[in-house]
This record gives sequence, structure tokens and C-alpha cells, in this order.
Amino acid sequence: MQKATIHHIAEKLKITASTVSRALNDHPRISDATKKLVQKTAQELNYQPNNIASALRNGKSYLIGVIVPTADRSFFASVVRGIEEIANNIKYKVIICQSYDIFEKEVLTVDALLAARVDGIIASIGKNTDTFAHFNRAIMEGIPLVLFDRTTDQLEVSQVVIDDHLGAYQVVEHLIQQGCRRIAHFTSPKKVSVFKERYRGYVDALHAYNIPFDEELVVASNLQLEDGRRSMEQLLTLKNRPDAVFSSSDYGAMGAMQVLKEHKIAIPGDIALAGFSNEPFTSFTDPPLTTVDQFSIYMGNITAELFFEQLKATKNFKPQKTVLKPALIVRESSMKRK
Amino acid sequence: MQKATIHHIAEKLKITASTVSRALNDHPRISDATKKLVQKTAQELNYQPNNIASALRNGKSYLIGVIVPTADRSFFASVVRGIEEIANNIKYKVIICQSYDIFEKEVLTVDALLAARVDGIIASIGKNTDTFAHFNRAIMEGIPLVLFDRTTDQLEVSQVVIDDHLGAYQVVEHLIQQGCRRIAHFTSPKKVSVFKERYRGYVDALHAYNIPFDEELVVASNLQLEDGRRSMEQLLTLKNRPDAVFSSSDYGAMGAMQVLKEHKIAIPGDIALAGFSNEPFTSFTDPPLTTVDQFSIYMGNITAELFFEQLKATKNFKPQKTVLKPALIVRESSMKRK
DNA sequence: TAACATAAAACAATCGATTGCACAAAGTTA
DNA sequence: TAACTTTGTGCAATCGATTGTTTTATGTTA
Repeated sequence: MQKATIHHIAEKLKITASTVSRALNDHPRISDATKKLVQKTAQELNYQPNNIASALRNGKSYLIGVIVPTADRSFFASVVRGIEEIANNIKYKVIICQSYDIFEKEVLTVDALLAARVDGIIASIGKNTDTFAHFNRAIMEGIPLVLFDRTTDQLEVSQVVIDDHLGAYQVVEHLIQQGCRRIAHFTSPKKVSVFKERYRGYVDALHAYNIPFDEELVVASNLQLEDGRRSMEQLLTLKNRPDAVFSSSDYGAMGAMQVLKEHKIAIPGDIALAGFSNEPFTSFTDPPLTTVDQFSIYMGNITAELFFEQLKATKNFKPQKTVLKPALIVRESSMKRK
Repeated sequence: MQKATIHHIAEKLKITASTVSRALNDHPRISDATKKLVQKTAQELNYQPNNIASALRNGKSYLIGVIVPTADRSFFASVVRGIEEIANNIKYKVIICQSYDIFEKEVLTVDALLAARVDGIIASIGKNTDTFAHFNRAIMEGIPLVLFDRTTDQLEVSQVVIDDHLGAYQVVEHLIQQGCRRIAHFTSPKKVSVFKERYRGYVDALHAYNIPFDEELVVASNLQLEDGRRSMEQLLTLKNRPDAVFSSSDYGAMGAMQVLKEHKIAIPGDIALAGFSNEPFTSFTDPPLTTVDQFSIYMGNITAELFFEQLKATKNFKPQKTVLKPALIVRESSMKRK
């Protein structure tokens, strides 16, 4: 059974396809009578416009590509959800692609999206990405690009980030207020701005409270669970142990928590603990983990709105940077003072 | 700057677009010399085929729609990853859509995918779905449909599931071997086969070991964290409390764990605990949660392979049902005997 | 070398929707 | 009533790739 086209409608009404097309698109030069007739017939024939055909004609696909390192991290999944909410409202569909933090895969993905003729790309950059030619390729083809969370200033594009500096600052300030003085920090060696910013927030908070910065308390790793374990073990070998750990990722903090428990070190009694991202599991841990919420769905909304603004803008659009405020979530893992 | 088309290549080489097209598609009637020349020129002009145009011509979009209740559950995210692995290998792109377990949203999504002219749909049915007209619409349009995990026998389509009965049976058998005799079960009131199957596995294991079935030990809910909490509180009001809880979802088990801790009830000492799905957080809980792994990435692979098999099959394809074996993962929450 | 086979490439239609332009009918104005 | 405007449709080209059907070279055979 064939799907109905505007030609079928036209034939049935003894008019031309162009009239049908105009009628369906509410063109002012078509009489109301014809419009109604066409709409009615379209219904009868269960007509559904062929997006492919119109995509070809007007060079739009109504598809946007979203690239995330991994979609099974709650943060990214929620941002994607936020993007979808906005996109679906205006007939756009979202293609989700995962780079798995692998640079080559990210490059391939960008190229695949360009080949698929997406109308634009929203991306969060992989941890191992430090050259951006693939994204520049998209920009040069006139494909709008908006980055969120894991962004870079090496590209002239709009970006939406949270104030990682502030989030980290608040965590460290909170730890200090709980009486901690030797606060360790798990960070990433990668040139990803979010981690650099959190590191800055950590350092600045220490300064602000006149707490000496001690390089041996900063451990760089990939910030996964196992990394957190290793980093914590390393810290425990120090003569002068920390009394708190602020990890740039919840997974890293989780690894630390496991190690501390294995060593029968009290949390937060001996060592307080805080993570970053408010992954869902953080409220399930024992003790529940202090962390920073990033309002991820909202971030997705904002990112999508910025994206579509740029998509509509005909001329050269000035890249915008939106900075969202994070929220410190205090849970037991850091509550030394009840 | 315009993107190169086959016409640009043709013009440059003083041949026609059809020759270029055939050369690029390695048509036997084109001389090797021409083929090489065309390929070289294509490279030079950085030609990328316009998928939209070829989609229109041969009625294929190279897009497949994947509908999941939510993409931020590790199980679904991993299945999607498994699907993507296969799909991307053969130039297909995956559109991920979330139904959020809302029936209306699921219907809209199916229709949107049909309108987007996807080449097929892979779906896991929402919890609240009990009529299937929307999926039948896809089938009638000749769009291949494959279901995974949350499936139904009311549709004549291929499906990939794990043996939920076996998984549940193994959990309950394990609990019995640990000495538990009053094993409670959290299930869903919904007509979702996975939960029905797990319930059957629970009942059958009890039977097999001559343990009486007690209706008051079975609690139906939505199986989220809060539901698990409520269900556990309810069980604790019984005169004759259970000595184990097997929840059909890890989140439900997590809720139970929180309540038990609040009541200072030892896990697994007083009450053993087991979930289902092997969500990542289950290894982070204290104690780590016994659960069932579903080999989700593999499930995605299998699902995609079945899907593409069906897509290639020209004639009426006989729906197949693939059943995968799950794996019991024993952790401390159920280890009464060390 | 005429007749025919084969290889290589051109021609033209097609997929379905869109749109600039042409054109006819109806309405308006002087 | 001639001249012009407005309104409603039709015509035909277009987007880029694909493909059945010629057409044009080239090669082979008798």
C-alpha cells in the first residue's frame, strides 16, 4: 500500500500539487475553500508529508546531532532529555551519538553527522580531545555548533556551562566550615575546562580562608571509580594525611569511599568526602555523598534554546557563553558538625 | 561555499552525473580509468554524498528509531550502545527517543518516527502501555519492528528478551541456599512481561524447594526507590517478618535497604536483599547488592542483528524470539553464609 | 569492409515537496 | 468600457542521487 503524497491529493481534487502544497502550508494566495478541501482530503488519505523530500528541497533535515561522551551517565542523559524537550516541540528530532571519550570516534561522529546533513550539532567534548579541526569543519560548512559542559575556548562557538569554579569553591568552603584543614582534591590531567575550573575553585577557596595549598594533596587521574580508589590509597600513604577529599567526579569520590571503609576510616569523622555532579547513586551511598548539582535538564533546555536561536539567526551569529549556577548539596559524607 | 555534488564532479571531468554516480557505486559498466578519475576528483572536491537525496530516491533514510522508556537507566543506555555498535558499522544512524513510560508520549514518538521515515524501529515498551495500535501502524506500513526486554506477545514481531524467569529463579534459589525461608518479592502491577516472568520465577523456585507461598509477602508497586521504601515499611509491619527480599528492580531493593538501615535491621543478617538489573550503583551500596546481570550491551548487539536481518529480508519475515541467559551476581547483601 | 557484438557513457525520468513566474478570471477605478 | 489591480491556480524547474533506456565509440568477425 502506497503512502499518500500531495500528488494523490491533487489528483483526487483535480488540482495541481503546487496548490496542494500551498494549501497545506497555509499560503495566503490560496482560498479558504481550497485549503479546507485539501486538508480534509489529506486527512482522508492519511497523508503524511515526506520529510525527506522537503529536506532535500529546502536543505533542512530537521535533525540535530547531539554528541556526548556517554549517554549512560545521568548527567548527560538528563541534558539530552532537556534538549529533546525543546527540540521535539518544534518538530526537530535528535540523533544521539556517543564518543566514549575516544578522540577518533568523536571525529568520525562529527563527519557522520555532517554526512547525514543534520541541521546542527550540540556537543560535549571528549576528555581526550585537544584538537578541534573536526568541529571547525562543521563550522565552516555553516552548521551551527553549540557546546555544553565540556567546552573549549579554542573554538568560536556558543557554549553553556555551569560555573564549575563556583561549585568547587562552595564545596571547599563548606568543608572548611566543617573544620577541615587538609583538603585533598581529585582532578583530571586532561585539558577539559570543567576540571581546570573546579581545580581553580578549590585553590581559590583555600586561599580565601588562608589555608596553605599543598601540592601532594592534589591527585590527577581519569576520575573513574578505580582511579578514585588508587588516588585514595595514595593519599593514605602520606605522613600527613588529609582530613577531607573533594573529588571532581562522583565516581572518584565513590572509589575513595570504598577504600576508606576498607581501612575502617570514619566518614566524615576522620576524612570528609565530597564529589561533583549529583549522580543518582550519590544519595544511595553510605554515608550519602555531598556533591554539586548541575541542573542538567535545565542545562539541556538552555543549550537547545541557544542552539535554535543561532539556527534561526540568518547572518553571522555572535557566539554566546551562558554560565549557570550550580547548587551545593550537603549530605552526611561531609557533615562533621551535626 | 557550496558543498560538492556529483554534478560538480561531472562538470569538472566533462562527463555526466549518471556516470559519476555509477563510478562511485562501483558499477561494472564503468571503466576502471573513469572510476579512478572520479574517485580522485571526488576527494579533491571533498565530495560527500547527500544522504537526503539518495534517501528520497531509494526510499531509505538509513535512520532507525530506538524507543526506550528512559535513556538514563544504565540498562537501556547500554542496550542502546550495543545497538549503535552494530548500526554504525553499516552506515545506519540511530535516533534515540524516550517515552518516559508515558503511553501518549510513546504513541507520539512512534508517529514522529514514521513521519521522519525511519527505516525501522527498535523499542522497549513503556510500563503503562497495554494497547498496541501505534506499533501496528508501523508494521502495516512495512516498517520493521523489533522489541527488546519489555515486550509483548500481542504483537507479531521479533523480540529479544532475557530469561527473566530463570534470573529470578536463580536469585530465589540462592536466597534459599543461604537459609532464607520467608522470601518477600517486590513486583509491578503492570502487564509488563518481564515483571510477570520474574514473579513466576520467584513462585517456581519456592515450589521447587517446598517453601510455602505467602501472598502477603508479595508487594506490587512502581518499583522505584520510594516505592521500595514504602513496600519495605509495609513488610516490616507484618507479625511474621520476611528474612529476605527479592525486588524485581534494583531501585526497589535500594529503597528497602535504606529503610532496613534506618530500622537498624542487619543486612543480610536479619534480612537478605537482592535486586534485578545490575545497575552500576548496586556495587556501590553498603552492603553491595546481589542482583542479576542482563548483558545489556550484548542484548543490544543481538537486537540490532535481528533487526537488520529482518530489514534485509525482502519477503515476509517470520518473527523470531531470542532468549538470552542472565547471570546471578552474588554480593554481600545476600551472603548469610560466608 | 560491411555487419554485428560489446563496452562505455549519455539521456532522461524519477523520488515528493517547494516556489518563482505566468496566466486567467474577477473586481476596481477613471 | 478600457486599463489596471487583485486573487487563485497552474506550469515548470529545482533539490541531488539513482537507474532503465538509448546512443556512441570500440572491437571483433566473416
